[in-house]
Amino acid sequence: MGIAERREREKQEMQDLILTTAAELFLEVGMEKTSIRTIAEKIEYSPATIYLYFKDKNELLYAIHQRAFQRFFQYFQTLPQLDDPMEKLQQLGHIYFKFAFDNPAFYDLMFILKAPMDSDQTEEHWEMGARSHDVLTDLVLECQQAGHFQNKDTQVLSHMIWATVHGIVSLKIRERMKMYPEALRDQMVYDSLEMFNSILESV
Amino acid sequence: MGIAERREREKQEMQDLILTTAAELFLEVGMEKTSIRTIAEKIEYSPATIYLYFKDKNELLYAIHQRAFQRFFQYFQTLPQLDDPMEKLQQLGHIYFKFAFDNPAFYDLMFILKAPMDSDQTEEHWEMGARSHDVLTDLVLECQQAGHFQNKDTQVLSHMIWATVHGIVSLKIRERMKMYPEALRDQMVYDSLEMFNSILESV
Amino acid sequence: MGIAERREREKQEMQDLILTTAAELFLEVGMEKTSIRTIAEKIEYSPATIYLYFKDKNELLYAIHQRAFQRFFQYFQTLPQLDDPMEKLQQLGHIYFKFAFDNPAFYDLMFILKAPMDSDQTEEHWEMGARSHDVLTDLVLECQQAGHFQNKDTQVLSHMIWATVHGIVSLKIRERMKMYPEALRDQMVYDSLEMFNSILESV
Amino acid sequence: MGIAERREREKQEMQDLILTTAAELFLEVGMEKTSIRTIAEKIEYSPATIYLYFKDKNELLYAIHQRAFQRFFQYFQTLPQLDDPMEKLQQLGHIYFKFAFDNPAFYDLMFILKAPMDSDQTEEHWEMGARSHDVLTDLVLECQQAGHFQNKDTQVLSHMIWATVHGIVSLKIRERMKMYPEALRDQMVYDSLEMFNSILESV
DNA sequence: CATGAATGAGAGTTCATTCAT
DNA sequence: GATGAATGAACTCTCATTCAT
Repeated sequence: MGIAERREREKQEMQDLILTTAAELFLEVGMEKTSIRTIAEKIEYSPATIYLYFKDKNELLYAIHQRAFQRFFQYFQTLPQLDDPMEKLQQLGHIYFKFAFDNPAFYDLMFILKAPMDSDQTEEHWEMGARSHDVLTDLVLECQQAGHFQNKDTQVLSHMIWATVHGIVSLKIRERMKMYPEALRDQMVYDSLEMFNSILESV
Repeated sequence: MGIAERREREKQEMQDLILTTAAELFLEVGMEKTSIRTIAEKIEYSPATIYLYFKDKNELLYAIHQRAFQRFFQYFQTLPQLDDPMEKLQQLGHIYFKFAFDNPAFYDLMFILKAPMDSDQTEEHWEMGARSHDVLTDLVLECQQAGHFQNKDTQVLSHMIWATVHGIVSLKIRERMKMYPEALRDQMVYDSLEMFNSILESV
Repeated sequence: MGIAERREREKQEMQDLILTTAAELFLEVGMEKTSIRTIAEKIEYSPATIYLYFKDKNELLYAIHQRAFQRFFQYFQTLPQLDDPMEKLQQLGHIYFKFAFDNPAFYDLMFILKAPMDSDQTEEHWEMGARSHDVLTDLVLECQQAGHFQNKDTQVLSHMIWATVHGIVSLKIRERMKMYPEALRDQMVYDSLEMFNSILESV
Repeated sequence: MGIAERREREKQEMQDLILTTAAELFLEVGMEKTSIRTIAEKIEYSPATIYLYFKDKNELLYAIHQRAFQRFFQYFQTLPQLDDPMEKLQQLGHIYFKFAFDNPAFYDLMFILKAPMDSDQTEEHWEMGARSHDVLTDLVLECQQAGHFQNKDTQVLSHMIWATVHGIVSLKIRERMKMYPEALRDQMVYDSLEMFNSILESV
């Protein structure tokens, strides 16, 4: 043992490198302009090399997807066990933010990009999307059971909360905040989230 | 009025036709798959003809952009003069929605797409973005002067409001609502907006 | 008129040029090594140009096929109306030879090459193959009715005759006559046919 | 006998395995689609391994060639010693057939394929071709000395005989018998040979 | 002995763009 | 004003081949 394991690890590292680079390019220049060639160039390998690690472009796309959701769930698991569901909800928002801004390329791919993928993969994609959405819905329900958000439809409220956080994130990621001075944008994003949280608190 | 004017008018009409067709195609098959060729085919002219009216693809994109913002402002102008600024704010939200779902291809281009354009054009783009954002900020300020949203930063609040509405719209447009039954999605979008409005009301 | 017609003619000529060149390359270097690129190079155009005249490689292949059979039938139509069916049979052999050696690339494609084509096209191909084979069978039958080839199955005999002529042609075209001095090969091919004819005569 | 010999034997066995596998693939999927990779996969070795036993694809092809001719001669050696040269000639035809249909991939490579090989190898190829052709010529000469085929050029006649048998075989192998019902084709091939034999008999 | 990793060259194909007519 | 013809550059993907290990 040793050799086989090292090889396996190296292979994983290379796949990782390709995946990450691809995701970065998606974010930088957009998905359409990200080609196998440009990925290869950026990692300074030949295009053919990529095919040693991924069968075709579709499989690469799929792997990025999986990887992205995987990491997304890892972030979610850091949600602390708190007694107050409202506090938990706000923590969830912060975790969501953290994931998004730590991994903007992944976020983009998961929640913004029009994914050109095979149906099988899209389906799995949506299962994961639904699963993460359930976490939110469950939490909102908890809040309601604790007396908050009375007389509000759980689904609609959950969706609205998600939409708000997603809206803040995606305006930032897709660079629609140029009407604010650059120095202020980051802070603004967090302030927006805080303000939304404080509003929710008061409902 | 003579020949020159007629020519000018005809030229405008042709540009119009191209622009509209391009926008339709963006919506139908997506931006990446809309090529000069496909536009040309749809209007039953040769690809070369398009170059008589637009210098290159970039300029065409830019023109669509302008057109999109132009229409956006037209929608805004339908905002009725109401005494209650809060009611006006909510109306603004509905108008925003109406524009977005009447013209999803335009909305996508304006607020979601990673703009594949030259810097000059992007600047003008942002001037228009800022201008429309000002409408919102002014309105929020009015609300505050009328006693609402006390102790809240106008900029941050405006941004948060925009983000929420944009979030709802873009989750729909970019098809991230598959966790809800298709039949419910449209309604959900409007319910979300309503819920957000009612929450704002109570702040 | 005039312009449109000239254009049409020019288009036909270009298609012709591509077709002929492709067929030549098939013969020279084999079908597998004939690429759109090599064809383009030989006619000194860019590869993209070929796609102006043929949708894809398959369509090009198909067109060559059609063209080849078309010409094949043209040769057949030069078969003179003779009273003696045996003489006609021998003439047919000569015409077949003439076609093959006038158009070796076409012959190769039609009767030797393993055609990598869509099924629709292959079917049509075989209909034409069958049609030309019928000409032979009919003629053999005539001969039999005139008293020749008694007690022989028409089908089998026809097939055998075809096989012989095809064998002579294909050994030549596929260069399997290197055991004979080059200077003699051409003559040998014709002598073989003559000898076969004379043998048939005596049956 | 020691280590060196065992190594040599093992090397031969491996070469054998590669050769046989390649030939199988030629037959199964055709020559163009048989790549070093597909061969490697089938024998469950890496592509690089093949290069330990053959310098390059060309050399591998050459080896298959040699092997094919070798086997061809083995078939020829089963030709029984008969007194009647005419009977021997007919037996030769049957042996040729047997070889062809037992080993269609080999036959194809030897007598149909446009050989993608270096000149040195092609030369040797033709020496073997000539050698086998001599067997036929000698036999035809014997027949003539026994009173058959009077007043016929030995070379031409031999060539014509070969061409006929080759024609029958290659129409079958290259699938140009689709005008006959599939069930009949095999029989037809043999009937054709028989008819040719019987005609020769009567000359 | 065997191979995993890597690649240059080349396959078919599409697209934005130009230009002579 | 309109376009047919042409192309360079880019795309995804495969293959024979090399080389360090």
